[in-house]
Amino acid sequence: MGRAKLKIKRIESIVDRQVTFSKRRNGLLKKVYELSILCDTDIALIMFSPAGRLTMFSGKNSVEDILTRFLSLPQHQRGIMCNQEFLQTTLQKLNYESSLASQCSSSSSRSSISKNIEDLCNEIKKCKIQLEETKKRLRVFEGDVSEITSMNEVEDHEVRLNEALNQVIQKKKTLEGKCRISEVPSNDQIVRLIQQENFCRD
Amino acid sequence: MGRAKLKIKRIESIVDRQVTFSKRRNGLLKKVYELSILCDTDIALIMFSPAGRLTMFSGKNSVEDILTRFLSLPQHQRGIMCNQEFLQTTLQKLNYESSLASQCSSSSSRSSISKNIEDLCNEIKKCKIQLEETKKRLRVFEGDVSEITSMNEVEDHEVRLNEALNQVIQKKKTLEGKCRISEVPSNDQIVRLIQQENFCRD
DNA sequence: GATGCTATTTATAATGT
DNA sequence: TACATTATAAATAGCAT
Repeated sequence: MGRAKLKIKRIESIVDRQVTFSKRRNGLLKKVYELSILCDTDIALIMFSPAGRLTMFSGKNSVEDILTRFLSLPQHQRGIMCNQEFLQTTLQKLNYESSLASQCSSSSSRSSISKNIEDLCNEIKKCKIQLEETKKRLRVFEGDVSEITSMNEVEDHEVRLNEALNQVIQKKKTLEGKCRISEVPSNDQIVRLIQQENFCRD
Repeated sequence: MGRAKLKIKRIESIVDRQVTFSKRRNGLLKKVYELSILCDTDIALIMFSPAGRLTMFSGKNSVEDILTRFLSLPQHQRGIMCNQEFLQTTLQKLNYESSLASQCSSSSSRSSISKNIEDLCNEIKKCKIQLEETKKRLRVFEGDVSEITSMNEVEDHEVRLNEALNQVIQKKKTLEGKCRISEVPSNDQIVRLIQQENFCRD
């Protein structure tokens, strides 16, 4: 892409590297965003610029939420994590700190306390709205039909339920047949596939 | 990109969604890989497919190293750097205009403030736990079957989905009666019935 | 360093097999 | 059903500000 084809190897010039990083980072963020919306998927992206600056992205769920989901997977699905316990502890601590500890002990001025409280209240509000939306969506799947009023809605729900049911039936068949565990492709595999320009398929 | 311009919104068809996910995931992995080489940077990407399958990628350092680096940053840095300029949703706006905020700024003594903060934090924690549980239940209904591991669970979900589907179909009939539209069984329904019959014969 | 501008390369939506 | 092809949209390398 661009005036000339670029070899994929470390860019030696610091300036060029920084420029390329800045441009490609934006492109990458856009693509991650698009994928998360198009496919309604949990994606988390964490990157450090050559200068060590952090950029992170996640879709509708927070990076912490996705990391939590990631870390709570059975180990064989996630691959080998050497310092899993450290991460899990840290993440728990983080979730706790982000709400309780740091807020309570480090504030020194009235305004920063107010600001903290405001942040917390916003977080609660956000959480509750999210919870209510999630519950509402769940209700339909659990047979509560009272909030449906139009033909479009019923049909939409019918389609979704059928899709979900098909998935579950597929899963049942899988479980009944051989109990094969889906392998998670490793980094090395991914890199190899990318270099071969023959990528893995889902 | 492609024959036609695509609107960035959730793809409703489960098949199309899966296909798009698969293609775009490969594109994304390639771009992440290239950026990590070109700019010699730490990048971690974690994503869950619509079916709940995990894909993760990182450059020269492992995902857990990058997560460790990420989690060991001071919280304010993580917060400030958060790059979600693509996600200016109405929900976030709602949160900002939240009326709760005003309720939060009236305490006067230090200890009562601390108490309030603690309460708020506990509420957030409770909310988040509840939210995570609800999301988990919802995931199954939305076709992510990855967290089901036992036969009992699949069968339980199958029963629940069938019940919900019957409710929805009943509701549809009611609405159809009101609208005087004659009923035609959907393709999905027919497919499902066939699959169930085949299934029962075993 | 960031931004804007093309000429090109690259990614991919729709289609074909 | 899944994989290959193609026409088109999108990203971006090299330059110029």
